[in-house]
Amino acid sequence: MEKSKGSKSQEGIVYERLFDVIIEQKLQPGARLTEISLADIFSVSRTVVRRALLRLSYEGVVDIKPNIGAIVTTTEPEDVPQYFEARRIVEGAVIRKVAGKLTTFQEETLNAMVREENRYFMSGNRARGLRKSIDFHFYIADIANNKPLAEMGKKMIARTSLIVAQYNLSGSGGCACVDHSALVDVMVKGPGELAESLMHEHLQHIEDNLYFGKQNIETDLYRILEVDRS
Amino acid sequence: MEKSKGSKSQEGIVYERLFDVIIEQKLQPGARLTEISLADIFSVSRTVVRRALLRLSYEGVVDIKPNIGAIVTTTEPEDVPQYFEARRIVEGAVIRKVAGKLTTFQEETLNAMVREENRYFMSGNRARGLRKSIDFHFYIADIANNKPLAEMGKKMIARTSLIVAQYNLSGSGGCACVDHSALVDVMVKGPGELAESLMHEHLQHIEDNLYFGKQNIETDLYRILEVDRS
DNA sequence: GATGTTCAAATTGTATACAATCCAGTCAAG
DNA sequence: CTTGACTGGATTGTATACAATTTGAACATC
Repeated sequence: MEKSKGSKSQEGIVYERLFDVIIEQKLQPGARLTEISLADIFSVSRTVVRRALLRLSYEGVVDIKPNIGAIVTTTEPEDVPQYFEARRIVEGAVIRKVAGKLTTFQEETLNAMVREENRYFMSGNRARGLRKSIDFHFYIADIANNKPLAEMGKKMIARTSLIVAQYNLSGSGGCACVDHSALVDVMVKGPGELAESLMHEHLQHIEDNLYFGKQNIETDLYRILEVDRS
Repeated sequence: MEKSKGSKSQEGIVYERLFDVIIEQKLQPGARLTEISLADIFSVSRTVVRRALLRLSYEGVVDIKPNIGAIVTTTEPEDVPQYFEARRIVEGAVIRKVAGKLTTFQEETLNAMVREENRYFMSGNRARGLRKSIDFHFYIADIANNKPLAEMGKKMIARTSLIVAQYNLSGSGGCACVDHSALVDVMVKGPGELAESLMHEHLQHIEDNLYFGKQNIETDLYRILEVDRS
């Protein structure tokens, strides 16, 4: 989850690129990730790809089955509530901790993020909007000033985003911008308890909007990964 | 953290053995874990050892520095509060969730664990007592019926236990058995809020008993790992 | 004596060869 | 037509060789 760290290493490049692509829903849950293809695409050895996949599997966004291979994590409908509950607990604690204690810089940063997210969605760039929406939550986790808590938060944010990718067909990607705006407000003013309950509502809202129908998953691994990061 | 899974694989064996040894404080924080030595001891290739170490590093009990190697995780004194805070949040949520909902089987299991733990400490078997004390907390995490939450809980339990190993010289290993007994009581009777605050107190008590002095760390890797598991 | 430099040993990082396993398509039997 | 076994191709699992890096000690220099 520590994106900045190890960015230069080969493994880090593969990891980040895959993480982004998955988070931006360019690779749907269930998409197969074969080691050779990835080694080919990134021009590294299987060893490096393997480590990157392993790391992604610890983050929960990739599922590795022995002798079968790696796929983007899929979630059974009956397991969905667990992940949202866990996220509510962690992210609720996070926002309760930071509410009323924002620096002006942090406040402005958050507002800028909301605006940027909004702009992307308005202009139809769903992938980027999604990314910003997740970064918004990531940023909140970071300012809680508790490394393990932030790590857990990011992990659950990523995991539930993956669930949204699998079960939410509407374009919003789960997060309503107006919600984010309100979250910033209450984070600035406090109190923590109110911020927490608003976050709970926000996440509950996302969960309630999931649609558990069937949908086809398809992927052109080479095409998706070879294009530059716009 | 899923000990049952992958127990048969070579990697699983190395992982579990190392995890146990670290948790039972037979390997102090800071102890070096060189790949070749471990490959030698377990009669597997470096590849397998590497994966096991990688997994342990994701769990937070081992720290891998690039081009340097792996050591049992050490924690700076100023970072200690973070980990305990994170553990209180997660384990508090866990116990609040299970309080008042125990099956009689679970209740009896927990009571048996407390007795067993007590017996080990009384008979002077500190390592086993420690193990049971941690297993007690692990078990609570499991019955919360939320996989990601249990995983986070176990991770923080292991991590703080490592901190205790580093900074607590008293024999208790941090957990007082009487505390555990009281925890079972409140888990049986509820309500969740009371159970949570008791857990908070319990963990606060452990944290308050840490001693941040200096102490020498030493290890005989071969000796510690080659002896059978009593 | 303190400090800086060089070099060798040890250790980790990476790539690749080979073994083990799984999967899909073929074909034959019922 | 369905079912079952079999085989070839593809993919992952493991071991190992070699490259890159770090560390520590010996030595020279100030």
